[in-house]
Amino acid sequence: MKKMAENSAEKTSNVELDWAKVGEKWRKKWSEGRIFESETQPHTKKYFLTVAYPYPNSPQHVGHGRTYTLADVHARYKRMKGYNVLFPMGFHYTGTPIVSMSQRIKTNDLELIETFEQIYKIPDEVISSFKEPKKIANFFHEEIKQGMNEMGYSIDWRREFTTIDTAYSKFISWQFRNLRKKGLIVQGSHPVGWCPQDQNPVSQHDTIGDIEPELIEYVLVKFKFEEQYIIPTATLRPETIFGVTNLWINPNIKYVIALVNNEKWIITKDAAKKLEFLNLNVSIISEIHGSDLIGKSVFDQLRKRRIPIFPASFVDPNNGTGIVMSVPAHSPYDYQALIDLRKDSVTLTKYDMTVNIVPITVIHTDTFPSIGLSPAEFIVTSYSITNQNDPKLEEATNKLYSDEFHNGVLLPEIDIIGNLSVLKARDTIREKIINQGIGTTMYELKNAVKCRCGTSCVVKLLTNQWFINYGDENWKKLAYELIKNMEILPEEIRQEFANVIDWLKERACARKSGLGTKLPWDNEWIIESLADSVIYMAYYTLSNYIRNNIDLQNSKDKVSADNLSDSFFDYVLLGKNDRDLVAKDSKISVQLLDKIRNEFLYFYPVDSRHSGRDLVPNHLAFFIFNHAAIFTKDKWPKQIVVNGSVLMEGKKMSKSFGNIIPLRHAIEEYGADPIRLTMLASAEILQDSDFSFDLVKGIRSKLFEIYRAICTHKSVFTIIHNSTECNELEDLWISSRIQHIILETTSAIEKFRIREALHNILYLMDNDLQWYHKRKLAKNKSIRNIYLKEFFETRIKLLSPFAPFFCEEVWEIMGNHSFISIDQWPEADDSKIRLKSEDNERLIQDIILDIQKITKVTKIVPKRIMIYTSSTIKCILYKKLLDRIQSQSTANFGLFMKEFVNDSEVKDFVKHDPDLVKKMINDILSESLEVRQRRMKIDSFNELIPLQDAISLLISEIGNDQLEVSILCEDNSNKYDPKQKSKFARPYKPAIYIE
RNA sequence: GCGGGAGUCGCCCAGCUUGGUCAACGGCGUAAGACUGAGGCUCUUAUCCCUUAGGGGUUCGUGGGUUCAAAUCCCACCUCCCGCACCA
Repeated sequence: MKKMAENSAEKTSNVELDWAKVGEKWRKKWSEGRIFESETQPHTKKYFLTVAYPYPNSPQHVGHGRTYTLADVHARYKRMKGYNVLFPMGFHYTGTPIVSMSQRIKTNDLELIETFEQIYKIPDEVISSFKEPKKIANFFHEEIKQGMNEMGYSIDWRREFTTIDTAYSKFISWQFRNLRKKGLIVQGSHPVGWCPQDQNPVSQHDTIGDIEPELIEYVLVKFKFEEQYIIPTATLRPETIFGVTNLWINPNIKYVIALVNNEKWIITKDAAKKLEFLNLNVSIISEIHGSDLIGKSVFDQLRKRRIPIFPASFVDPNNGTGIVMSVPAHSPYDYQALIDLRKDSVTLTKYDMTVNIVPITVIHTDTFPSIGLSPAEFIVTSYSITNQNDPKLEEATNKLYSDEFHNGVLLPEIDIIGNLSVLKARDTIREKIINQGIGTTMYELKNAVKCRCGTSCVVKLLTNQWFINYGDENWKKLAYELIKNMEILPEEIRQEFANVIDWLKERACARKSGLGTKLPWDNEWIIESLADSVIYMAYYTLSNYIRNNIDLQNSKDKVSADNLSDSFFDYVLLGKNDRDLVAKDSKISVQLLDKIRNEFLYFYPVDSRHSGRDLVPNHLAFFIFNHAAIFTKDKWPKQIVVNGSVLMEGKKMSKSFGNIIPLRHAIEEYGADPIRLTMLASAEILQDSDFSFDLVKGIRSKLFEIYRAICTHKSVFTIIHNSTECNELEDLWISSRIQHIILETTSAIEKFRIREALHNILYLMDNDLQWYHKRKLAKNKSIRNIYLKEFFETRIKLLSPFAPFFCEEVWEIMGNHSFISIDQWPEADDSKIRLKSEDNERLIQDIILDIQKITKVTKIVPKRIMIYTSSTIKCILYKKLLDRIQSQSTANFGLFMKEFVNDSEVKDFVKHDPDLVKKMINDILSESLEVRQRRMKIDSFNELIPLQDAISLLISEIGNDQLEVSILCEDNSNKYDPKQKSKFARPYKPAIYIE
């Protein structure tokens, strides 16, 4: 009678779930309970995991959430596994973008202001405060922190810091002095894209239209002009130098004569300026008009001969030196220009010239004829080009250049570089002419790039640039050793790490602007953001003991930032120096110093570092290198977990698509848990996951469904286990299933197969519950029992790292008064795993499916169903087959037959019905390895038992009250079997007769 | 150019390491039905083709090969994506 009443309650129950309220409620409780704060607990095993801290120049959007959520799930899982988990967070203020953003606010940049107003919904008065860089950082810092809390991240906030805190700067100074002592910091020069106005390097973020400045290196070939002058021409193809026939000069522009490193160069004014930025000593002496040079000749120093100067309007004063060397055999432009000039009698008369040029072929390629026409002539002809303004010239040039680059070989008769491939010849001749002083190099921007301030960018050769020398061979060896002993998840990405370590060379580590720590030995430089973020995980272990400028109260038991010195860090992080001296130096007690040192020793090394895939070639690689250099091997990180990025509704997130959704907006609208699950469930870890709000809604309603089920079955959770519980087939089965789910889900999480884990919890568990429900219902029994309780408790615990708010709430509804967040992770109970149970229920499911198939095809409305289980001999044969397949890992039918015709036990049967043997082999093969092993272990499986047990279910599933079901063994000689169906019975596949 | 990936049944995405569990998980979408005052949510069923006895046929970028057996292993080809530095 109890059952009836409860069943009706299910329908009418009207449950509600307010995601926002639930979020707020548990955030408060967690914070009051201080359950995510962790300290040294010598007798508990620790787990220290970190994620790359955020750069606070914008709010977090949905795409940022994936890595942090994954790390949080990891932290929560380990916590439930009994570890003392440390999951801290900091904020990376270092770098230039925030500074340049504030510049843009100062200059009233509308694009940026609109982004702030419309996408991020920031009030105007706040935006105007952004003229000060730190205000920007502070604002987004708080914004991001709020978002992290709203997402439910289980962070120990007491250890929070920013990278421009005094104490942090002291730590970074220590790091750098340390690296320098080890000889890993070097100085050198380096070309960069540069804004002459801002006096700063420019990168993609700093340019109008976000264009990445691309650098190219020209070779300048110096031609002598009238003894005292040099005319340098810029080329990307110095290997064609032996094919030069003339120079091109633009007659319509002015050139200058400039003293360049004590030589008198004739170049354009633009070129003179560019050379200055490349640190050449340039002073302009006078001007000279292009037309004044036409018709004269220069001396080719390499080949010791004179070549003429011809006019060409295509010569761009902005490009190179504004003077071009002409190689008509290999440049379609040069060739066509010569043709055109030859026809232009006006010009020829004007300068009193004749064009008497024969193109000189220097490179051979199979694509072009080796005799007769030069390659350029050939291609110009085959493209039917008629003049130098023909757009097809560009195409022809690309084709020729590309062919010659890949397949070209210098002709044997060419001096110095004969018979060399184009690539080799290029390097060889470059070296040669530079060494002889008849050539040099010049960097230039490949594309016209403008800084956000509006100024055209140039290439600047930075001198005295500081580098971290990741090219150091011994250091590389240590880095290899580190990753060799580190777990990398997923394993597929390991190769990529090895490659990166291999490629890395010197890397600039300081800039002249931006926020950050000054280079300790050279105050003009500020340590760059990818250099001050590589060992800070160690800093978390002591940051809560440092009294910072932001935290003046609560200063007991803390060390003042001002008193931090290298000796302090040497002692705490490396165990060097005398304890008493260091304590005295740092003006703290020995006890406090010990405490700090012990906390470092307790928590370090990092057990797991989480990051997005994009950080593999930079941050994560540097993280590895720097740990290898600074820390002893026992403090090297143990694991890296890398995840893919997030697409929004199938598209890359970008401002131009307008699909950047701030995380906090999404939480407000859908609740944190559905968003967390969506990020994690839509793809396995290394794939890009496709975030969509349809999916969020789907998952949210899935959670709600669970919630509703738990609310309606609330009374179940007060059941106390007692011996009167029923132990029917389906009870043993569901209990066994629960253990399996625990095992499988736990192992999936350990391997970071998060999608799979969620799949189990959210969907597969539902199937089990449904089946259990069906079975009980058919027997007219209630599912409200101890098994249902166990089922839901397990499910909620498994789900709790993923959907923490939801699970806390449900946990409470279940009548618990503790936090599920710090409860125990479910352990599978081996004694509850029952192999036969799984086969029982499988058999019942299969028989229903088979009957349904038959009725569907035959369109019979069954009145009577006969089910025949296999004869004993078939079961014996099945065992034998299973045994052979498992032990020999072959399924060759012929082989088995040969063996069985000599086996007295089964030979008669096998000879009589070989076809059935074949079918049985296929039956076995179509089972999973797991099932096969299970069946090997079961010694006698009586199919009659589960089938009898399920008669009520068969009747309700087939849906006919008048139905009569009989179950008989094939061996039974008195059975009713009018169509002789029983002989088709196979083990785990009974024969069926329907009428 | 160098390096790293990816192509699966409308879409997204599992499976490939260790060949048979695979007509191939799951979600979304679509269709029908149940529930509802009507919707939404939820539930059931279907979703490559054929089939009056639980079956058969053709599929996993393309073309070959190995094998009793290939989405999975080998070879070739086609297409697409990402990173290459002073930038977080």
